[in-house]
Amino acid sequence: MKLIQALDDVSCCAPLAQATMSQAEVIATARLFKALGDPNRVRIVHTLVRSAEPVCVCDVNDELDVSQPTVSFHLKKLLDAGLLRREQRGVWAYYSIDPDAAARIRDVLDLGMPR
Amino acid sequence: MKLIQALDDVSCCAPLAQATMSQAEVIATARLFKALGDPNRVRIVHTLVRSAEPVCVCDVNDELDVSQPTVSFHLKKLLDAGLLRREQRGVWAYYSIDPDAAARIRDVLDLGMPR
DNA sequence: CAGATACATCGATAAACGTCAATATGTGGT
DNA sequence: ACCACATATTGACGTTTATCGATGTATCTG
Repeated sequence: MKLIQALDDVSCCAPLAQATMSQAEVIATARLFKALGDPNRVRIVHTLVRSAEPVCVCDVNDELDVSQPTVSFHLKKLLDAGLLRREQRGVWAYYSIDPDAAARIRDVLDLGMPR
Repeated sequence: MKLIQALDDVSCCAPLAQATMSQAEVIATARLFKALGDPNRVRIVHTLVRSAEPVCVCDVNDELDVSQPTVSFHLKKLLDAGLLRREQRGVWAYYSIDPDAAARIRDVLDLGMPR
């Protein structure tokens, strides 16, 4: 016991508590954050959150100062991350925030930063 | 008036409400999320959050299954993003969550996803 | 069916990223 | 002053990312 104590004294610190997040959770969390880690995508999400109705791509296009293919690229990223829903109406595609997205992000945060 | 109405009818949707986030806010938000958009960095933040005391690099090193320079690289990223604090104690460097970081992330989320 | 329009996909390109081995820097002990 | 050790920085590398122009796909209209 004393010996162990002595070892602790010369080491930098006590051993850490075991992690409470599985590696799968860690990876999923990082994927979520990564999807939001681009200014254009933050703008898209912010726009969609503030709209009661689904928003058509042409409007997102107007707001983003990048080419139409690039907008498509970002929408797909967010869609793949499970943050958006897509809905076709005639020629137009409408995107909206996935109803659970806000809750999922909050859960992730609560996991990472309790209280 | 009627003419404008007619134009609206053939277009895909009504014009969007104006954005409430400045471009600077959007960029800052994206930088925050980007800093968290990597599994190793999620693990680091999670570890630090769960520790009452600052954690020394050697312990982070043990937890991450990547080389020591890579750990240093990730710590620097988080530090630059303003999420971590660094403290030197003799030979060892101790990292901890920046006290405001959790609040900053929450603010960002509330901006993006009210309620 | 032909043309116009909205959106997605592809191919290319330049920049950023994550990683490691090697090296540098800084600190404490002898 | 020297050595051992903890951490940071550098240089090189393959991979991923954001972007665009060109092209493809699907839908409505005439």
